[in-house]
Amino acid sequence: MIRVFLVDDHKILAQALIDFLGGQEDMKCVGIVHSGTEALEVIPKTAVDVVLMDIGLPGMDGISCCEALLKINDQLKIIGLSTHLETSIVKRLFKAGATGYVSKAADLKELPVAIRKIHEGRTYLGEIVRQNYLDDLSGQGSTIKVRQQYLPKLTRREKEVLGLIAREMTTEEIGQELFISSNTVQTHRKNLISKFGVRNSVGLVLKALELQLI
Amino acid sequence: MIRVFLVDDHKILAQALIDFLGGQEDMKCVGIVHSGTEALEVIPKTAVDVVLMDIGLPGMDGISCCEALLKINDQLKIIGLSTHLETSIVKRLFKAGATGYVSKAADLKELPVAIRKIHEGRTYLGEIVRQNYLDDLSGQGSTIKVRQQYLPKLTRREKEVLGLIAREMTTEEIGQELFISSNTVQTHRKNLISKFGVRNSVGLVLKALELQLI
DNA sequence: GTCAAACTCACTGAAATCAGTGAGTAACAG
DNA sequence: CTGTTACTCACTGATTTCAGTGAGTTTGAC
Repeated sequence: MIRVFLVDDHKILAQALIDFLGGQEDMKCVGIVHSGTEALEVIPKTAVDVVLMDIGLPGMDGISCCEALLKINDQLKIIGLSTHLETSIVKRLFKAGATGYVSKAADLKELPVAIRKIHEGRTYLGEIVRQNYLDDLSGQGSTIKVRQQYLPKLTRREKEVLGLIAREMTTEEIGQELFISSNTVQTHRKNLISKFGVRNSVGLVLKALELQLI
Repeated sequence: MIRVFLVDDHKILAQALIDFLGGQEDMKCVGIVHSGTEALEVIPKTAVDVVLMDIGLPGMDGISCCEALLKINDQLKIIGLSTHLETSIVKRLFKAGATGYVSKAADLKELPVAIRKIHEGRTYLGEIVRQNYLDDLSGQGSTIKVRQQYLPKLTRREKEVLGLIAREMTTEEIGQELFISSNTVQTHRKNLISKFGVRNSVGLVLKALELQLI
């Protein structure tokens, strides 16, 4: 069950989204606020997987809010919503750490697809891909650099182990640090290597850097 | 457990740092003084791993203090703290023998990261990297020459091997790539580990990143 | 030509990693 | 209650890395 949180000042649309999400079997709306400041207050206290964030919020804008939220909890997945498609804004959005974007003009069916993809740690771009592609053709060089593009989900323990590996610690030392058997650390290491599709600890470190764990 | 010693005249900030460090499992604050002269008196008598040193101290400034401390005990690791980022000061700081720098404006989360890195004999620059980068862009030529100073010189072959290690290749594969025996690659790897003072290939990769070899 | 540095290679032995498999427990949602 | 996910642990065996030592060759500078 994916826990979705909504940040949108258009209360009517917001209500519609809640209803719509309620119709999806594998997700539910666990909360809603109507401004960025409220979001910063409520979301950190709530168990949330994915945040749907209107970019065109009054007061604090969605992008700043996005940054602030990720500073508090970098595990949060954020999808930006906006009325119109503007590549410059979307670029800023991704730079702020969001991993998905859906236009309000898009078909409502897109939304659950996007939410599921983001929740799996992937990204969702929707129409932007095409737009971006066109920009590239026109020589603008405005490719969107998406954070955590193909990086799989890691568990809490895996992240801890990964962080310690990246600090040049041996399996034995990590075990002592985390108060678990070195065998267990081995397992986590193996799973990490497998999840990332890398060949050894060196590859893991490079991934840790991508994930900004170190 | 990393033993941290604090030298800072801003008592409020100092107290905040103590509290914060107390929250870290692998480090503790073993002492604090509010001036350079006190530092020179107390630190040599105390078992300390890392010193957090405010550069803008009244009386004896942090940089002189840094030099003096290292003269007494060259095993000491020192991180400079300052309110504002001035490349000239940071340059002097590193010249005095400090191995890390953290801006007070930086996120508090940076600090434990810096402390751990320094404690492991590595260096920490934090925001300076970016600042340095910006300087480069503006063509000022005021780049900080930390790298050459604290990263040993590598031979052509060593750099090649390092680069390939950072691409997840095994010793055997590297040998094939460079048309040399794996034994030779072993030797290069060993020399690299020794030159950098790191513990394993993971450390090498981190150094390779510092050197911007990858 | 001499000297130093870099590059090359080999051997040993210990330590760590990598790969595969199996399996028990705890927490949690449906 | 049941199924899933995360976490835990163990055992085996192969491969790789790490550490120390020694030594021959090439290259380039003085």
